[in-house]
Parts: sequence; structure tokens; C-alpha cells
Amino acid sequence: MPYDPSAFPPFAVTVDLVVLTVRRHALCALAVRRGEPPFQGRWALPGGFVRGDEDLETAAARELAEETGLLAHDPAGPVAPNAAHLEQLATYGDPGRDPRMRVVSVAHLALAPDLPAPRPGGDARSVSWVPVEELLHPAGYGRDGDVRAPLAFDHARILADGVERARSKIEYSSLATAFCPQEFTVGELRRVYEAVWGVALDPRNFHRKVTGTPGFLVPTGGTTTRQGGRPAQLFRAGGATLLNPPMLRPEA
Amino acid sequence: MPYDPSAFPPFAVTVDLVVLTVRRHALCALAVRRGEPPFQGRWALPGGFVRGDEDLETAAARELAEETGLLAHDPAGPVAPNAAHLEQLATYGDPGRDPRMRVVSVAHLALAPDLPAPRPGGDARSVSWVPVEELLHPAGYGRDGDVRAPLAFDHARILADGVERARSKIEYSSLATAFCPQEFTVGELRRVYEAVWGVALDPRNFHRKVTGTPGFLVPTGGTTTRQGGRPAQLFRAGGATLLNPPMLRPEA
DNA sequence: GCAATAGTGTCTTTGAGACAGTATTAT
DNA sequence: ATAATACTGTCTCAAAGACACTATTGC
Repeated sequence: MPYDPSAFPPFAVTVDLVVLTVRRHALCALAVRRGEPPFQGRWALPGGFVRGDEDLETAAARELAEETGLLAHDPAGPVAPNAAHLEQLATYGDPGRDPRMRVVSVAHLALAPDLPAPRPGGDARSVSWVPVEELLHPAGYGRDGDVRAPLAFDHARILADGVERARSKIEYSSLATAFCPQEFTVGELRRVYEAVWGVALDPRNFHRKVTGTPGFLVPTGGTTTRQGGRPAQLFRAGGATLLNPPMLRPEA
Repeated sequence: MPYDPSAFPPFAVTVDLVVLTVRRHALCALAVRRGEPPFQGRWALPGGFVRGDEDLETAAARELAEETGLLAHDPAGPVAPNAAHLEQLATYGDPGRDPRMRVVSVAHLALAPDLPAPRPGGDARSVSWVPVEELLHPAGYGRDGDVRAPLAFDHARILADGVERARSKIEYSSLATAFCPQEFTVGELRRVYEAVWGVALDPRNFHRKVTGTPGFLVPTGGTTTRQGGRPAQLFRAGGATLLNPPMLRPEA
């Protein structure tokens, strides 16, 4: 096929972000309330245009920083205190997904520790952490006047894909630690797994398994009693990225 | 951010294809020889522009049919004789990846049974099955006058990502059967795993494991002796898409 | 004392991997 | 007969899951 610049249809390219965290035992996603049509007043995923001289990952990291103040975690660099995991998720480009124009969106998945509160970026949109269940199945929820409407555009599908990616990736990688602060206990890590998978895990088997997987956790020496009960050892994430043996998600 | 159609930079959007098959005990990918600059004379992955009214998966299926005559396999529909597995792989959009213009490419991964020979599409480019080792590490190969040059553009990285996706997906899904004809033996399926992973597997343990995983294989009743030796049972792919227990890739 | 969380030990079952041995074809 | 491939059985070890038990805090 000859390359004729006028022969290809023009596209807009955006990045959309599925930013997940665990708050109060629930898996939550960052959502923005739309202030204008289409889908005015509905929740949407944060995102924006890719600039002309910017690669996709840089655009995603820029949007993430603008929305949350989080830095994308560079696996080669030092561990920043406000670092989040960031990876490409999938690309969505159905012709009718945005009624205004042809937009191809490269969705990214970010996993962040629990943050005090999302601080709005330069613009004045309302940005919040919303439980994933509430965004994906809005009919069953909606106390205190929340808008019980599905996500704008095809963002429900994008969020569902991101959640499923997170659920499967914490099985065989150490990514669950991306939801934890820099130092955390085994119990806190277990509550991350329980919130993301939506199951209850046996604390005793979990403890034995997670401390026995080489490279997953490194004890820092400190202890904490912030969960109540007997003081728990503090750990930080070890160097391993792939877990062997993996953590297995209960079936049923 | 207000939506001003003139405010976003224009992109071209293409689909590139990583089409894999197993031929003569080697994992091979479909490659086209470039007939014009840039990268004239080098191997590249097949691909083309996404049309203005076409979604991404349709564009990938169209390119696949144009290059190989294969139909993308619809999981809900009937099993066509010339069906291939097709899924989105990842998106590549670095500003400099194509020296002519800003191109974002949505790569797709296709897995196909061994075909007689690739038939060129409407245009006259040379299309061949090339062992992935030869494409990814061209220095060590290159008998009979082959061009020992790396793939054009960033296609080596795309191919490597596709190969790694295939290697990991046949662990926990029944996708390895996409490399086999409609009816196949346990030995033929084992040779697929051996070629994709580049390892030797114990035929006895493999047989026991693969026939014991529920929903993976369904006996057709027939037998064949096309591999020599004792006649082997013929199977077709069962309904299961996720394997439980999974096939484990040897480590070391 | 009680409640709560942390951590260890022990038993059973499942499955992975090594490998002996039998079955059925082509030559 | 020999070689080649297909298939079955048996053993050992690793790990998952169930669950009894002990440890250390706050109240």
C-alpha cells in the first residue's frame, strides 16, 4: 500500500486511565463527574488527548500526575513515596464510541496506595474515588443522592477490563504491593487481596504462603499495632516481580 | 478540557498483525518483504490503515483475511475450517516509530494452524512464514541469501511481545489448539507446546495431564498413524477456554 | 478476664515430575 | 526383530487448604 498522507482518515488519540486503589475494604476507581454534554452529569474515567510529540506512556503518566499527583513508578529507578504502578491496558476504537468524532483511546491501568483524597487538577471537575461495584452495577447502589447512571461512553467496559486485569495480575505478580504504603503488614496485604478479589482468605494460610514465596516480602524490622491486636511485623515489597509459586484465587 | 476538533494533533491509526503458526517444529510468524523505503528490503509485519468507519477488530480481521485467507474465529459462532484465533495485543505509538508521519499502531495477535503456503493478497509483496528466532535474532541465521537484518520499524518489539503473549496464554488457556488442525493427536499438540516454548516435554506426563484436564480435549473416535508408530486417538478442542489445572511451562 | 489480631504446626489431598513398563503400528 | 510412537501405572515431592493451637497487644 503506498503511503499517501491524504489517503488515511484522521483520528484523535487519547489516553484513558483506570486508577484503582483499596479504601475501607473496597476496590475503588478514580472517576470524574462530566460537566458538559455528551453524558453530562455522569461519571467518566479521567483521560485526555495525546500530544503531538508525546509517546503513549508519557501521556498516561502526565494525566495520572495531573489527576492525582502520583508519579508513575519506574521499575529501574528509586522507589518514590508517591509512586504508582502504570501499564498499558487495551485500546478502544469503535467508530461510534464518542458521538462527536472518531476517537481511539489507549487505556492504561494504574494501581495506587490509599490516598488522603484526590486533589482536582487545574480544571474544576469533581474527581473522586468511587467503589468499582457502584460504577459497574449502579442500580443496586446510590445512597445519598449519587447519580445512579452507568459510566459515560464505553468506560464501563474499559473499567471492567482494568479490574479483571488487576484481579488476574495479583495472582502471579507482586503487584498487590502497589496498593499498599511503602511499609505494610501481612494483614494489610491480605485485605488488599480480599478487596480486589471480593473473597475472604484464611489469614493463617495466607501468612504462611506470602512469607514463604521468595522475593515477595522483605521485613523492615519494625512492627506496628495500627490494626489492633498483637503487633505485626512490617514489610516492604521485595525485588521479585513474578511470584513462584503464585497466589491462587479461590474458585467457586 | 473543552473539545475543540482543531485542538488535537492528527494521527494515523493502523493495525499490525503478529500471525503465528508452527511449521516443522518451529514457531513461525508471517512476514512481508518491504518493497520501498523506509526499511526497503527488510522484513516487516503485515498491517494497514484502519478505515474511517471500521472498528479495530474488524480492521485486524480484514487484514488477516487479505494476507492469509484465514477467517477470524468467532467464539460464539460455528467452527470454520479455516478459522484462526485473533485478539488485540498492544498499541505502539512512539512519535518516531515511523519516520514519515505520526502513526499509532494497534497490534493484534493471530494464531493459525499450519497452512500450505501464504498466498499473497491483491498486491505483489512477498509474504512468507519465517521462524521467529530468525526474525528476532537475525545475526545467528541467514543461510541461502536471506537478508540478515532486523525487522523494520519497531516490529521486533511487537513480535517479541506477541510471542511472549502466546507463550504465556497456552499455559492457562486452551489456545494451543488454535495451532492444530480441527482433528489432532496428543503428540501433535505436545509438539505445538514444545515449539512455542522451545523445550522438550515428557510425552507420558503430557498425555496424562492433557487428557485429564476437563473440557480441554474431546475424542472424535478416529485414529491416525500419520506420525508413525502405534495409532493415536484423534481429538478436537473441547469447550473449555481456561484450563484448570493449567499447563505449566518448565522453568530453568 | 475477653476480644482481636499475629503467627506456627499438622494433617489431608492434589497434582507435578521422574521413570518403568506395556501396546500397536511400519519397516 | 527393531524402531517408533502411544498409552498406563507407580513413586516421590511440593504445595494448597482445613483447622488446632500459641503469642501479644488493648480494653
